[in-house]
Amino acid sequence: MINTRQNDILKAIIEEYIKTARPVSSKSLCKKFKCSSATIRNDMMVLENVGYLEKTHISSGRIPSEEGYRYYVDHLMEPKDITGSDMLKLQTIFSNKQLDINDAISKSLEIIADMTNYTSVVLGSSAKDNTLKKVEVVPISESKIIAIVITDKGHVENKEITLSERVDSKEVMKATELLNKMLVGTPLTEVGSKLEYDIKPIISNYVKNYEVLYNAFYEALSNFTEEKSVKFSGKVNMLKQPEFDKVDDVKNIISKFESKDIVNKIEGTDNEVKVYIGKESEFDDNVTIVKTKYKTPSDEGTIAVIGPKRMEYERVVTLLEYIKKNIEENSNEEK
Amino acid sequence: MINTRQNDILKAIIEEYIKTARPVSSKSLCKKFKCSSATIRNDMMVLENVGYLEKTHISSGRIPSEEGYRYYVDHLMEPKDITGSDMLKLQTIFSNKQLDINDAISKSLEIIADMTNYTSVVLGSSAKDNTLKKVEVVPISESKIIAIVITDKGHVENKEITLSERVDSKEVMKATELLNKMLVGTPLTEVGSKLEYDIKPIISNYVKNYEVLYNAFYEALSNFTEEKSVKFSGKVNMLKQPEFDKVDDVKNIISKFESKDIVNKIEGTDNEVKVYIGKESEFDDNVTIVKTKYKTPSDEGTIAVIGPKRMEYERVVTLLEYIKKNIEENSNEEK
DNA sequence: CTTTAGCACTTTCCTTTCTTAAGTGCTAAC
DNA sequence: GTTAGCACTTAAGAAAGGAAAGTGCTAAAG
Repeated sequence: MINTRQNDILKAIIEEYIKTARPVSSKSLCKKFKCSSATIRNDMMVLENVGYLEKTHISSGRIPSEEGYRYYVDHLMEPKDITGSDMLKLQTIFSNKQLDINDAISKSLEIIADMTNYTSVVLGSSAKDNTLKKVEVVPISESKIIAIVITDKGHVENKEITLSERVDSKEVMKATELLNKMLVGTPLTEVGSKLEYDIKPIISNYVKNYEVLYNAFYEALSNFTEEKSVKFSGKVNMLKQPEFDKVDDVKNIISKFESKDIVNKIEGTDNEVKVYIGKESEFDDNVTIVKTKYKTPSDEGTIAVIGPKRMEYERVVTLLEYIKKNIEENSNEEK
Repeated sequence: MINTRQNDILKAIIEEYIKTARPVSSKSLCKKFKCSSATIRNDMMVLENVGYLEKTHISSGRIPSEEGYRYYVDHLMEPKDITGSDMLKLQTIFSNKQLDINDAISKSLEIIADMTNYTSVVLGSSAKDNTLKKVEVVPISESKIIAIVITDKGHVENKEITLSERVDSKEVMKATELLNKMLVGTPLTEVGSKLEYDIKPIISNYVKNYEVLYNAFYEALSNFTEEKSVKFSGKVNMLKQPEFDKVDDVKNIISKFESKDIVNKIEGTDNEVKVYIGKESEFDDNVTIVKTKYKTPSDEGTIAVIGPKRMEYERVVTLLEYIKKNIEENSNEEK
């Protein structure tokens, strides 16, 4: 359907547009293809008819359509090895054994945001399917204690509990012991009901002033957040892209960045680096999201780069693949 | 210098402008002051000459100048009691004994952001002047342990430590015990040097494979962040204000919200609610920041509202005073 | 059958010109 | 001190014109 030169022209147009953000004219491709602008125009017409190119107005140069980008990503681009300068900035991170893996992930995506001028995101996993490893209680003052929950995968959460009445610290200890005895190994999702049905009937036997304590713990433990951690870097980078020159678009994208359900929109479903262009992103028609899940023995999450559709696809894909590989290799070593 | 009617006119203009965001004309004030537009104009002229009013162009209505707002805040506005509907939304928070004080603070500033359509901020205190209360270590896997530090004021931080070599869990216990023995009560700022000069020489006597462990702990403990927690609500609200209708202003304010040193710019220095208008804010010429420090027995921090200079001053000041009072009363009860 | 030169045509973008509406400053009279 | 009246200014929007960029189409050349 599309001949070789047309493929080459499409590739050239997309790459030029990615560089300049301006419609590409037939004339500007003459030298490269050693033919006249009319010839290029004929091919452009074909490419427009199959839906890979668009015009901004009837007599403008061409810009890639969403399908054009899709075709480019699937068939035309050639992700190369990571470039020397990109490598240089990233390699120290994973070779630095001082950094724990989570810090390394965050740090590397910060750097990617800086290098590319796009926005990057790290979504940690939720502790939802973790089980409780330990409950620790530290008294801070006479009426205030800190409850700390540690899960088997190393998630830690803490919550201040204010006791409405004074409670003997020995009672607190006893209650904590009981909680540990009965809750260790319990999936976090079941802690709430276990407190209610298993612990509540028993705690009264052990602890004098149990009601106060029970309520406090109930509040604290059953509330342990299932929220995933979300870490953006370079939110503002997006706004520097020339496509964001209208106030409404800027407000719109910022609103989306701040919205509560961003996690669901960004979270990766796939174990390799995938590209979601415009509508495909289900986030915003004006952006492309490149993302992948990563897995370590103790954790999993998503790393993603959000940029304009006019994104340096080859580079971003290469970078994310590199990071993913490093995350997984480095965490395996540790195991 | 300024007579009574002029004061009244200034107040009326500012309040009208706060409502509508449009320059106020002399004619629009005729009914209210029962005189002709020419009379109002004469007074407007006076108010402009003393610097409280401005024109957007030579034949436009008047808008308040920064000095005008200042004068309004200092002399003209009359913060009333909190209104019924505002009260309604806030009062449940502090009467809810389940919520710990920090959650109550966050929650109430979220609500304020919603109610007012401005942006609110809670700056927690740093743990800088805390002392170490307890170090807890939980082994997660053979090579991974979680170190948890609890301070006397109830700050909790945790850090994953990956041991580069296998270390016997008994050794870890011993090391932890030693750390607790020697570090409890130490100001966090001194933990690093104490580790280096006091602990390092001793730990080798107690623990066989001390080097690995020592390095791990050193990394973990001396890195405990001094960062203050920053919690924004309604970042996007700001953008809804009609003054942010130009793309550069929007980008600018968003960049400032995202910038690293925001803490220093927002942090309160004063123990009462203060208003910083435009340049006074030292944050951005287009905004007003209303803020105050709050203190609880265990903590202190800043609560602030950021909005356009054309802000509902009376309401915001009243709201912040109300919140501050509640924070301090509720936390004292607990003591 | 493919490529190209040539040209008419269209749109954007920038200026210029008008017009209208809003609101002021000033003057002179009350 | 207040007011009516009027000239004057500006913003904002519409209309008109011209230059620049780039296309589509046609017909000729390879």
